[in-house]
Amino acid sequence: MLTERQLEVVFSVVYEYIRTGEPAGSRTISKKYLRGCSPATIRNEMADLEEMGYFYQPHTSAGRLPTSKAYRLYVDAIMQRRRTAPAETEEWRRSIRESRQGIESILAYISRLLGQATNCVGVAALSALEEVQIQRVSFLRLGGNTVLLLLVLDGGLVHHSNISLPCELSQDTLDELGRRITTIAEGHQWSEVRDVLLRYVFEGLERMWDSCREAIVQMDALLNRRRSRLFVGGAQHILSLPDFQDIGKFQTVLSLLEQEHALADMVERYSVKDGVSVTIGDENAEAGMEQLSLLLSPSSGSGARAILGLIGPLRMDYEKSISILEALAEDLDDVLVQ
Amino acid sequence: MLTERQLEVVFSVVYEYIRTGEPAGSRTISKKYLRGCSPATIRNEMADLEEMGYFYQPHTSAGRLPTSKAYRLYVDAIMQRRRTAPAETEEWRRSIRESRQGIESILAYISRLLGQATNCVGVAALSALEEVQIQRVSFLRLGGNTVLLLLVLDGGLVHHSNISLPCELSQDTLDELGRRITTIAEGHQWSEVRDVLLRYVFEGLERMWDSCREAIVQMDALLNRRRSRLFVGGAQHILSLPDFQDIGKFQTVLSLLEQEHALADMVERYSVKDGVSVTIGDENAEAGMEQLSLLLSPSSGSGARAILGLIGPLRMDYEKSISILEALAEDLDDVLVQ
DNA sequence: GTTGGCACTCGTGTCGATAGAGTGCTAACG
DNA sequence: CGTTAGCACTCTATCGACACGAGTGCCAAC
Repeated sequence: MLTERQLEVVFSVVYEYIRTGEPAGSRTISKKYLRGCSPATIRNEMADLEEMGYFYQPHTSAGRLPTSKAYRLYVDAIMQRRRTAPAETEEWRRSIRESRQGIESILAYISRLLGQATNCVGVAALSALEEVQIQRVSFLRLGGNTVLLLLVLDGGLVHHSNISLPCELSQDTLDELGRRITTIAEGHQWSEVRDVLLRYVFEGLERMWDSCREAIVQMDALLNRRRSRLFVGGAQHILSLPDFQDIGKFQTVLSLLEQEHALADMVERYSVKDGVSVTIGDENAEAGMEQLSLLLSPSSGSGARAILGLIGPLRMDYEKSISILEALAEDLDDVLVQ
Repeated sequence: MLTERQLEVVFSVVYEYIRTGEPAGSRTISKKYLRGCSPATIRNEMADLEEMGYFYQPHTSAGRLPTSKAYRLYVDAIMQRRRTAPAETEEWRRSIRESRQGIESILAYISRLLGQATNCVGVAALSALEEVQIQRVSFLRLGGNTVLLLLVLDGGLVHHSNISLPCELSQDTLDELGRRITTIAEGHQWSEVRDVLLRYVFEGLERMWDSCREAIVQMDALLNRRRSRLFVGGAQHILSLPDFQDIGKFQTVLSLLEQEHALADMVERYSVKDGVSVTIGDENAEAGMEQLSLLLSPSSGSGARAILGLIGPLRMDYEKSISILEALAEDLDDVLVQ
């Protein structure tokens, strides 16, 4: 267990490093944060804390840098405290409401806002579509066996996908199929009606059983897939951070962001039911995330489930980032509830 | 007018610089490209050509670098020649066909392919929607005056947008409105039927005249807007080029790519009716493009009009880039025609 | 337990010398 | 008159030497 003063030293080093980006030396800490102690005292504490795994030195004659263990301590302390909402909250809320063009463009917009406000990469994931109420289902013949499946979900969320059916159906048949599915599914979640649909929809359409079944299966695939729809925004802002002046580090981030599927999986995996979750550096098992932190906050609004997140350097301003993320998640809740 | 030898010198310098990224000196040119002439002769030619604006020197004791004027000469010569299609063409065509999930995801995919194959930034724009045949129009009540406008165009292209109508309409009325518009517009281009719609659709719906009119106006806005839908892909690849090792240069490119609207406008503005257009450095009036080249190729397939493009450094491998762009534009044609 | 002093380490920035690449100019050559 | 060889000149990049400063670890004194 750490003493009170040791805690203060850890917090000071983390805070100082986050502020300046430079390794923190004993002199600085003594002068700025712990006036009661001389640099020598701090040096002793630092040596102990380094042994305990809270700090490391890039080279012998440099100050100390925090390890993930130190960041963890720091972040946990922040999470205890009450945070003040950022001043721009109202402005954001207004601009989100104004830009309301369906949830997808809202999420794209919020991911950009997140990136811009924090100088991190903003992400927004939309998932658990099978829990969203269905409003309408249509099929449109595109030619041959190819059919456009058009799904309108609660809140104006539109999904569409080209599907192939085992045999060619006329547009009239497809309309009939769409009407029947809509009648049954309207106002319900997909998970509630999937099995019903598979059993009852097709009275009078027995000849097309195979095709109808295939259509339902494809809908299921569309709605039920693990993959969330992912929006990434504001990647350019992290270039202004000194941490990414090195082109190699930035490239790591970029190639991470390119792998949309892996990223979406990670977002799903590391988010918690409610409240902000912070995953620091090597706490994250994902390759490439060793030097990055991941902040996630689910949006608990009705309708679609969304997760907002931030990806940034270990030494991001956690306090600011967390409160911005919280504020925007709340804004999103409001918009989703309508 | 340039002599035969002067042309050769210009081509050699451009080619050598594209190959190595280093300023080309008289010795190198004499030894590699113009064995018949001594370095001294080349020096004389180079001095003349510099005066004519084809070269410049970063400093007195360095070799020559090509100006846009020299690149232009080089590219024009390439465009004359017959180009061989890249070996991967068949593979690309297959993977595009396999990934067919509507034109938008195809374009996103192609933009990534472009970036990957050329180490430039790939772009793909979708425009001139008003020339695409309409397949179906639906309206869905989302609550209050807000209505989801759903437009299915030829080729499975889906567009949707939340619109606000002056007064609240029932879903039945909206269905009726959608049906009428679909009947008239189906199989026609929007530009052909817009005026007809504004005049005739509303018999029997006179009470809702204002709302119907507004709906049409909003459709018009959606289809007729100048803005193309733009896909940018593979931006991370240019980081592997020596030209963008400098973080500042890369940031220029990134901030350019962020301005989607300006970029879309530029793509529209600089593309030509058919064939590849090459805009080199300061030939492009757009701010930030001084050190970049823009290659564009329209896709002439029926249905939606698409433009594929590449943004890369001045010293990109024009020959390879042009043939890759041509090949992928052709692949896209095939897919669009179906 | 805390502190001041001191020797030691290591990275950074500066200076000067050097090597190398490339030019421009001039004079000679065919 | 065009071409070429030779030569002096310029500019950059690189390398080693060196001083400087920040920071540590350790020890002895308080």
